[in-house]
Amino acid sequence: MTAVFEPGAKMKPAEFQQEYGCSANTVRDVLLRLSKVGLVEFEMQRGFRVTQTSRERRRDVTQFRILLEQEGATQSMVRGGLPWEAALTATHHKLSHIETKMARDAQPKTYVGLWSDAEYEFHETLISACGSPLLMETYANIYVQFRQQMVSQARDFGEDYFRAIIAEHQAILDAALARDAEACRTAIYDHLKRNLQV
Amino acid sequence: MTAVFEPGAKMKPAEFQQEYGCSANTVRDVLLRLSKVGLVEFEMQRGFRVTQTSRERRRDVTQFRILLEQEGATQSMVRGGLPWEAALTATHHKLSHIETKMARDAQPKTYVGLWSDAEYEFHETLISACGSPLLMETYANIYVQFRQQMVSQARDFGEDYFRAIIAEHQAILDAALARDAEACRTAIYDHLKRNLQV
DNA sequence: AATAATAAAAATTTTGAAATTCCTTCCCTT
DNA sequence: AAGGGAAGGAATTTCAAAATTTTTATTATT
Repeated sequence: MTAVFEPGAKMKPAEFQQEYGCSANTVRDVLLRLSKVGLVEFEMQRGFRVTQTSRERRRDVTQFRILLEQEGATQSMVRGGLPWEAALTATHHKLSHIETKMARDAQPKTYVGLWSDAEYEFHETLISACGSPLLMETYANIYVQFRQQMVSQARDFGEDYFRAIIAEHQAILDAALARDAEACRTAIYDHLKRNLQV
Repeated sequence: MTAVFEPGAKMKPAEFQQEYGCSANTVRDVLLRLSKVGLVEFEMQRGFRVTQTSRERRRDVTQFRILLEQEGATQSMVRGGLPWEAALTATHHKLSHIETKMARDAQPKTYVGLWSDAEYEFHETLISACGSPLLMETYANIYVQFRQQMVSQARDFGEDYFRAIIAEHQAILDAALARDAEACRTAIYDHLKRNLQV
């Protein structure tokens, strides 16, 4: 997710045992678990590889994330009560605070880990009342893959970028609290569409 | 998927090494890979368990399968060409042949493995032109989980059941070939809705 | 020169046992 | 009797090495 390993890079357990201070078998164990999330791909008798990045895959991950988030948000708007609203406004507040800081700060890269966590928390909360553990688990995996695909994309994290992002998150929040399903679907799409052609 | 292990049952690698003629560690390796598909659940330091079945989970799996299949079919109708149509009619023909046989046969349980494969092939082909490897991979996992949830549900596999199933598959095929997205979504929903309340 | 076959090297998988962690039972204290 | 804590047993995880398979390099054949 933080691009310390190159997309497509071979992951040989034996090469990591010194770095991580454990046996090759333990590394293998961990890689099998990472392959569940989709950050790593496993092929029988051929070992592990960091999942490739490509235009097509970025598009696919984005499209799929839109599908899951739209569905999850729509269901949450139907089923979510006051606790959901409270959690959503809370996570949004936290997120927008960080984003505002980052828009003003000249060196926003320091906060990128913090921002990423807060961004996930907001989107996760948005779908948290959908009533489908399966959708939420899948969304969690896709979100991670989304970050993996996008982290290498050198984007201009300038003031304009964050201004846009802030407005988009606000639009999602407003639509969700207003229980306006169509507006929320549109807001989610508008938030992610920039990643469809990159 | 064939209910040889009870839902929720503890899977202790050491207990399988004799039965399968391999070491406990190899069993662990396999269980980790099964957990990716969702047939088995893994918890750190607590080992493996066959995924539980429940009313809620059956509903969740069904709902999620409907979402994926509707989306996949809709996209396939847009993008799929003659090869897709050909594959779809072929897999449907194969499936309906088996189902007709099973409707007439007094002992349909013998063919259940064959039928299950053909059923998957048909549904997989339906979404095969959607252009999203991610959706198709997720669908494959969900389909397996769906079967796992439903196999224990003693259903009346009588003539009426297969007559209904045959008509439902036909309806999906017709709508797909006619590129009628709304009709196809409805047909998919109608095909699976019986599993929403079971 | 291209293809196929062979041999060596490297990587993956499996093994059996040691180390660690978790769970149950029993005993003690309150 | 209830709760807490130690001891023992069972299960999980880790390890280092052996066995297997794949990949690469070399040689032979067409």
